[in-house]
Amino acid sequence: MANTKQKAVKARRLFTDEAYEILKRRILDNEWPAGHLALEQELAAELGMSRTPIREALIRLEKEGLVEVRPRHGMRVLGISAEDMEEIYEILTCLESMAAELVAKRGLTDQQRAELNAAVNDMDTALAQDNLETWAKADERFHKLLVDYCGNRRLKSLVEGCFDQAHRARLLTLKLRPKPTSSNEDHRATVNAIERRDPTAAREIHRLHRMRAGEMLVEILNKHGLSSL
Amino acid sequence: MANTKQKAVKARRLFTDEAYEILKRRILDNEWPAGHLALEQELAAELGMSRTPIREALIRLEKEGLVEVRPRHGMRVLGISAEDMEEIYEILTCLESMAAELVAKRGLTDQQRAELNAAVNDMDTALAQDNLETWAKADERFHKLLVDYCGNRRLKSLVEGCFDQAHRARLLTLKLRPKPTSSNEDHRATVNAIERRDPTAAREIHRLHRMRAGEMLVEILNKHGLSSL
DNA sequence: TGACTATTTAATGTATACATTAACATATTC
DNA sequence: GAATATGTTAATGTATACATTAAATAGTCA
Repeated sequence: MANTKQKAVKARRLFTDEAYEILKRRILDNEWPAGHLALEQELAAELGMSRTPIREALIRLEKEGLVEVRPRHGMRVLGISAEDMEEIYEILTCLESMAAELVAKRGLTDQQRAELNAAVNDMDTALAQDNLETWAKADERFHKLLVDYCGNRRLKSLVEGCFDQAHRARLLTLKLRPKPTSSNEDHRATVNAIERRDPTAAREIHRLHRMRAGEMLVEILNKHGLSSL
Repeated sequence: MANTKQKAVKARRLFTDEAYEILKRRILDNEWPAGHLALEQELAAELGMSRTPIREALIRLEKEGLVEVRPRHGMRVLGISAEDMEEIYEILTCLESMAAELVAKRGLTDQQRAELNAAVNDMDTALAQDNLETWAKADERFHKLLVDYCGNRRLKSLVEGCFDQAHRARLLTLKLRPKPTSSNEDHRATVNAIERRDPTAAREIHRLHRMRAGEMLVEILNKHGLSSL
């Protein structure tokens, strides 16, 4: 049997990676809400693998701040308190405004400019149609593009980590917040500053944008007593 | 091996944590330079434990960007290129200047002000005595205090992660860089801005300080062709 | 010789075994 | 009945076993 030709097996940490992806997905999609508990053995049985890859996946998720591994009670999905949100937005504020500055410094390719503008336009049309879900997706796309184009891979990865942590809280506050009209204007202004190669303006505009967004979200969380979601 | 009547054990991830600490120490202290290779089995034998805790420690170190786990060649200590240093300093620039802003906003306790000033004073005396080692330690202490006092634990942890990654490169460039006179002045100015509760000034002063420091280090690395150390 | 294949080696990813011990339940004492 | 002591359970941390497969080596034929 000609099995020596090309087996096409290349993945190495197949199960560990799979467990990591599945668990992360469940957390981000809110399938497992904050506080959800799960035992290593349960997970292993459910995912059809042994405890070893589960443990390794949990270590990674713990490092990302998504779960907490408690000595005898298994893993617990971490919640986001108003204070957590404040911390996260302070970090996003400075990292993303640095990203905006860097993008303005290095300039955009035509392709990149098109994508950025497309994201802002999508935000506008979504807002005009009162479609908050779509708006949120376009907004997230904009922020991701920004850190993508800044050229600093570490920064990108840190920002994405923050995004993941704040993701569920953002989803939940989406309906509670006022119409994000000014967000769209802010983003246009940022793109504008980037296009005219003004790093300082890009940084400052985006910094103020993120600061306001963060303060608003924290206020909402506090007002609704969403201490840990 | 480990069943020979050990002391009353109470910690839970004793070996994993121990392996993590030991390996991290070796990397930070440059006992293992960039590029150093080690096999899981070797490490297990050397540290007197099985491969399991070693693996778990390596996963953590990999997430911190200190090592790379390569499919068949064991773990490899990651080096820092000039580009890496640039990325790290861009991140430090914005995170730390945010920290300075936050500290200025919330103000210092007497104790905190004393500690910050002590760090700057130590930097001055070390510089007067041409003791770069001591200067570097005081400088690091200053930066650590800043993120410590800002009240944002996530920010603190991210900054410390950057510090760890850049640590060896900083050690090496310490003798190659010009006398860090302006660093001390910058720090005094930052403390000053914090003491008079001027968040914007604190942020901007510290931002420029970090930016310059980063640019200088990158230049040194490039000039000396230290592509990966 | 040199490219190409078969064979061996060894490091890994995963599964499983096992001793430990925190958490819970039950029993005991006053 | 409350508090403490004792026993039981079960989840974990670690060790070990094992199958897989990338890399190294030897072997084969042009």
